[in-house]
This record gives sequence, structure tokens and C-alpha cells, in this order.
Amino acid sequence: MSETRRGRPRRAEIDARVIEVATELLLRRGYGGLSPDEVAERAGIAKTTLYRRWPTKDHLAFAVVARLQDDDEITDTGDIRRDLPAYLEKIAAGLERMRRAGRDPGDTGDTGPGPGSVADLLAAAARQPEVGELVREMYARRNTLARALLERARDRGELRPDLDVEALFDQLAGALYYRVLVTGLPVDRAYAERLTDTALRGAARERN
Amino acid sequence: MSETRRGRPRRAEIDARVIEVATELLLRRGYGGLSPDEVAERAGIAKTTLYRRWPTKDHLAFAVVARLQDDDEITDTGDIRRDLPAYLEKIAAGLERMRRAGRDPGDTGDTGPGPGSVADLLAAAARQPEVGELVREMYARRNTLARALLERARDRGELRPDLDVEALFDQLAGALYYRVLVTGLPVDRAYAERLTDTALRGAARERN
Amino acid sequence: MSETRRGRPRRAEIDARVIEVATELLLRRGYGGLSPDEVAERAGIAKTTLYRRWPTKDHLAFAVVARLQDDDEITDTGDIRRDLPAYLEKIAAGLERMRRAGRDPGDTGDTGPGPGSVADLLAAAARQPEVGELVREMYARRNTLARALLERARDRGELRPDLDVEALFDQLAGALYYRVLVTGLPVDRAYAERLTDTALRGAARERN
Amino acid sequence: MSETRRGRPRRAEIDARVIEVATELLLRRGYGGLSPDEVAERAGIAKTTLYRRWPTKDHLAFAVVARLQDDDEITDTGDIRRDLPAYLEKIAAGLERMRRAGRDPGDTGDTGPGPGSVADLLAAAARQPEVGELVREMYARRNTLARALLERARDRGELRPDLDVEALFDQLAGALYYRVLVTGLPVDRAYAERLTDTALRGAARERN
DNA sequence: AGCTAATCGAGACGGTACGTCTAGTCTTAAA
DNA sequence: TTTAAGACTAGACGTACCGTCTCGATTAGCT
Repeated sequence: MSETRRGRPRRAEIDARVIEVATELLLRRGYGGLSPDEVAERAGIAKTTLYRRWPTKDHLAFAVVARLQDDDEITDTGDIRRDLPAYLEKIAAGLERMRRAGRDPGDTGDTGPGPGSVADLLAAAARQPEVGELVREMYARRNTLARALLERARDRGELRPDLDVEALFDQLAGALYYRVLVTGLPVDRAYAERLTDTALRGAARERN
Repeated sequence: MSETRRGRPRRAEIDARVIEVATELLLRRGYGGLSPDEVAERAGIAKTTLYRRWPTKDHLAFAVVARLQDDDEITDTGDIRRDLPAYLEKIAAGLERMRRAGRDPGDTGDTGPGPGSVADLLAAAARQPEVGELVREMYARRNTLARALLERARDRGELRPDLDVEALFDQLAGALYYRVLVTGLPVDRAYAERLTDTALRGAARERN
Repeated sequence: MSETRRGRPRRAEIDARVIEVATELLLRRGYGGLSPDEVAERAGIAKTTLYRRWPTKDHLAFAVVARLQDDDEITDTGDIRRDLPAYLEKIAAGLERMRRAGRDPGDTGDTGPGPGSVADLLAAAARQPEVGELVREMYARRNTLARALLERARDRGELRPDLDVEALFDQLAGALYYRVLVTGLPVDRAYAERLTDTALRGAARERN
Repeated sequence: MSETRRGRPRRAEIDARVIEVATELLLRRGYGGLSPDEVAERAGIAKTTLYRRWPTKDHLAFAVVARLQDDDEITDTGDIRRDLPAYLEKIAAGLERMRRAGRDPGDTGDTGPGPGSVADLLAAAARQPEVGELVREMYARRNTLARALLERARDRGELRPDLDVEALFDQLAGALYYRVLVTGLPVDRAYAERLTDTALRGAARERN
């Protein structure tokens, strides 16, 4: 089945080295400071090699981010009021890391408002249809996890039976993105809990 | 009071002409297709003049978007279940317009998924601190309107008294951005109503 | 006869202040570092005022140089073998000063080879016909002096009667310019004497 | 011996095409009318390629002039009174060509006084130390030829044995430059002969 | 005292050259 | 076929510079 490869095989360690270098550059200097030329030079490879594996800078940047967020696991303790903020916080942490990318290194920790490189990466996905597809796949996996969590909670009776799960998750995740991208305010555990609470209780006055 | 003006005054019509030209380019070709050189040439002014008023391309792009969204008004009929989706739809329409910017004009209407130029503009705000500030101001104005709408509804008794207004609006607006930027799905009136409904009713199972 | 001036008279002290500032800039930074904008600002005047008096930067630069070389006097002791090198040395000193213009100030005195700003000033004269005319007038005055010196020496019997005075002076002055502009070698008293000696004695082998 | 070449080799024909285009522009429009952008476009290459080979406009301009004067050969018939004016005339022709560069083409032949682009090129050499070095090398080669001519004549007994060859050649070449650059008068065969005659005979009254 | 004419200060404006930067492709030779 | 090295394309972006223009405010002489 697997057709035999001809010619010189790719050196496997190059991928790792490139991603490592690119990750450092992206986090230290932001998207604008990530230059294929420099990545190639620092990784000790030729540009040809780089472009053979990641056909555009946008592909490379996505590869970096994908690896950074790979590890988002979800835990299900059976209590949605605990699990949901915990998961949101994980998402928030990933956003915060990208938001801080490219800010002054000698910082006091306060990086000021603003979306950092998050928007650049979304823009990259917009420019390259292929990257956009990959991004959506990545988010689809995440959504699947979150949706399953919510559906289990619904089935347990914690959430109402006719809940619009998609809309709910859009709201929760969306709020995080909105904060980071638009208002520039930080997202942290406390905020994740406010969101959860507001979403679960509902805004309407309780009927009695 | 009004301190005397010194020097040659700026020609006022230049602003209008430039924004007009830039708007057309941005909408037709997207952020990447907006070139200061071309704007200057089409507007019949020198590049220096352009850069004196908008010191970077990012400033110019923001100016375009700011004017496009200038007109978002809010109407308050006294029924939050009607006013809220109406306002969300206006925001959505603005996003959709920017999302479509730069896609092929001879299109069938279906522009495919993806954030279009929305992310580019947020990235611009991230690159230029000054633009970021302006963006946040613009959104702060919008938020103030929305917040007032929600607070009046709360005072009327439509919403619960201890509602976290900020979190609620983040969720609603955020969901729109999340859809456009991340999942690439369209945002329309129907979606605005799903959001409103989900947010108002709350996700939790009604007690008793 | 002199028709009465109408309107506000020019402020006389401005000329002096501008030339002073321009001279310092030209000598410190060379022709390229002489900027009308900066001259105006440092002299505390408006650009309008500057350009009313010196219609181009080239005119201004020439004005600076003209004043620097104003004082070249000629002395006639009756001995051409002494007077000629003395005069050449004066010319050389002026050239050296301009040659050094724009070189590092913290220098050890050795400014390296190269023509410095001399060529820039000649280029200025080439660009502006009016300045060229002024330059040629300036040199014509100098030539007249030198020519008179040589003619008196000829009449005294120091030089041969059928001497081509113009060619001789071209050779002497030209050698100075050639050194400064082309070979980049320094011109000093010793060199002035070598020139004088070579020119007076002639290159041809003395006949029997 | 010859170490192996790495990377893509430079396309050799680019040099020729660029120089050709640049030469035409320089001669037709003078130094000020020589624009790297236009050269690149007309030569059909990218600006980066141009700047890789000639890092500034000044380098490019020098390359043009260097090639124009490449072919100055010297002939030695054994009669210094014939060879010297002939060689001077060649130098003069080169100067005249550059002097005329950029003057109106529809001219009557009379280009008026002034140094044309000669001064611009010397100024270029002054601005770019590297170009200055190249210029001095070029002139050093020329000087070597002339010096050899003079020395052979001296050895033959045409010139006096203790002649200061350097000073003599400075005088002759310098006079040409002085005329072109300063007095703006034309240099031609007749002038070359006046110079030679004056220099060889000497200015001093012949002793008897 | 008002009128006229020119200067002055401040800064916008035009026009354009110059060079830098970046992403990505192509062409060699060697492995 | 991959890899290294580096030339090449294409063009955007912003800066620098010179000189012009347009205001309002002055400052003189003339009427």
C-alpha cells in the first residue's frame, strides 16, 4: 500500500528544531517578529527546507500555536459549575500567553491591554484557506469536548433539557476572545466564574 | 478662549476624499489590498500629506472602520427581548461587512467561512498602541450604550436585579466575534435571537 | 533715484544669523548635513523667510562659502618665487577647510583622503545656473588678482615675455583642486612650493 | 584551489544590462536624473537585485563612469610633445562627455559653461568612502600610465632629469579639471597643447 | 488714522527619490 | 529527493528632503 519513497529521506529532527525556534521567536517578538529567514538561520537549515514543510509563514505560525495548545485536556467531575470554569480558564490561559507574545521582556508582568498576537494568528488563518481549515479543525475538536461535557451535564439534569448547547459555548468562549481581542481586559479564573454564573443562571428575572 | 491658529490650515476635504478612497479599497480588496501609496494617488494627494494625518497604514485602516460603524444607533422599545437581538444584529452586520471585505466580487454571495479582514483590523490595533487605544474607545462607547439598555431593562424588572451586566454583554457580543473570527460561521438575525434566548433564560435547569 | 521701498523692511540681522548657523552646519556635517529646515529652526526664523533670501539650498551653501573665502588677499613682495606659493597656500587652506567639512569632529586631525564637501559645492553650482554664475564671478576676481601678480612679474622680467598666463594659473590652481578632489592627497605649503618650482623651471631639458 | 561556489550564482548578464541602462540615463539626464528605481525597471530586474550589487546610487553611478573611461589607452611615439597633448585630450574628452551629461538634447551644441555631472560624481565619491576608494584606484591606474610616459621621456633626455613628475602631471590633469569644474570653459585639443607647451618650457625667463 | 505693500512665523502641502524590508521562488552543487 | 546556500522577484512601506503655498500677524511708508 504505502508506496516506496525515493530519494533522500527528510531529516526528522528538523521539524522539532524549527518549531522550537519559531515558538521562541513568536512568543518573544510576536507575529511580526517571526521571520522565516531568521527561523531558518537559527535552526541551521536552509529556507528551501523550511518552505518545503511549511509553505507559508502563516502555516508555520499556526504549527507553533497548534503545538502550544495541544495539551488542553478536559476533566469531568460531574459538577458543571466546577468543570466549566476550569475549562474556560485553560482556554483563557492559552489566549493570555499569545496575548503577551511580543511584549517587552523586561516587564513587570503588566503587559497593558491589547490582543497581542492573537489577532495576527486569526488573520493568518483568514489569509490562507488551508490554515483556516486547520484552525477550524482544531477548534472543532475543542468544541466537541466542551459540547460533550455540557451534554453530559444536561443528561444528568444539571442543565435544562432544551438547552442550545452551541449558543451557550459560543457565548462562553466568545466572551474570552472578546475580552482579549477587543476590550483588552485580562481573562482569569475569577472572570471565568462570572461568566459561568451569568450563563447558567440566566439574565431574565426569575419567574415565581 | 480659542487659541489662534498658526500656520497653513489643513485642507478639510482631504480627509473625506482619503477615507472614501480607502474605504472602497478596503472593502473591495481587504486589508492586504489597502495600500497607502495607492490611496494617496487616487485621492490626488501626496504621500506625505497622507502620512501626516494617518501615521501608519494601520491608523488609516482604523479610520475607515471607525467611520463605517459610526452610525450604530440603539433603539429602546421597552422590550429587551426585542431590542437586544436588534442591536446584536447591527453589530453582526458590521462584522459581516468586514468579513466579506476582499472576497471575490463576482461571487454568488456565499463567501465561505473565515474572518476576512476583521482579524487584520484587530491585529492593526495590536501593532499600534495608539490605534488600540482608539479601538477600545470606540468599543467603550458601544458598550456604554448596550449597558444602558440592559440597565434600564433591569430597572424595569425585565432582568434580574443582581445581573452582571458586563459579563452578559461580553457573552453576547463575544459570541458574534467568536463565530466570525473562529468558527467562521455566519451571524444573522436568527442567531442573534438564539443568543438572546439562551442568555436570558439561563442554562441551568429551572429549580422546583 | 533709488525708488522708495514699500512695505515692511527686511530684518537685517537675519542674514547674519542664518549664515552663521549655516556655516556651522556645513562645516560640521558637510553639504548633505546642511538642511534648510534645520537652519531656519536654529536661526529662529520661518522657512518662508529663508527662501525669500536664498531661493535654494544651493544658493545658501554658496553664500556660506563665499563669505568663508572672502578674505583671500594677495601680497606682492616683488619676488614671484615667494609670492606665488604664498597665494597658492591660501587657496589650498580654503580647500582644506571645505574638504574637512563633515568629517568626524572628535578627530585626530587626520581626516583621510577624499574631497569632502568641495565637490558638493561645485555640483551645486552646476545645478543652479545662477549659483554657477556667482561662483565663476568669485573665481574671476581671484583670477584677476593672480593674473595681475603674474603679469607684474613678467613685466619685471621674472617671467618670460610670451608666457601664457591663463594656462599657467590654470595649472597651478588646477593642481590644488585635482589633489583635493581626485587623488585625495593633502595640499600644503610644501606642495605649493613644488608646484611653483616645477611650473617656473619647466619640464623640458634645458637646452645646452 | 578555486573554492566551490555555494548557492545560486549571480546572473552575469544583469550587470551588463544595468550598466547599459544606467549609462544611458546618466548621459541623457545627468546624475540627478539617474534613479535606481527606473534603472531597475528598465533593466527588468527587481530593486533588491540592483541594490545587492550596487549598494547605493553612488556606487552605480561610479560603475557607469568607470566603464566609460575604461578604454583610455596611451600611445608612446617617442615624442613627448606629441604624446602628452594626445593623452590630455583623451582625458578632456571624457570630462567633456560627463560635463555635457544631462544638458538639453535638442541643443545647438553649445552647452554653456559649468561642470555638468562631473562634480556630482566626485561628490558621490566623497559621500561613499568605498566609492572614493574605487575612484582613487581608477585614477591611480591612469596616473601610473602617465607617469611611465613621462619617465620614459625623461630617460630619453626629453625632460630634465630631476623633474617632479607627480607635480607635473597634477598640473596638467588638474588644469583640465579646473577648467571644467570651476571656470566652466571648454577643454579641447588646442588647450591641451597650450598646457603642454607652458609646462614644458617653464614660466621663468630663460637664463642665457 | 487708514491704506497699501511687503515681511515674518507657522506649518500644511506636493512631489519624488531612496532605500529597507519581507515573503516566497528559483538555481546551483552536494549528499 | 532532500539539503544548503544564496540570488532573485515583487512590491509595500515609510522616511527624507526640498521647495511652495496659505494662513494670520506685523511693520513700515504713503495718503
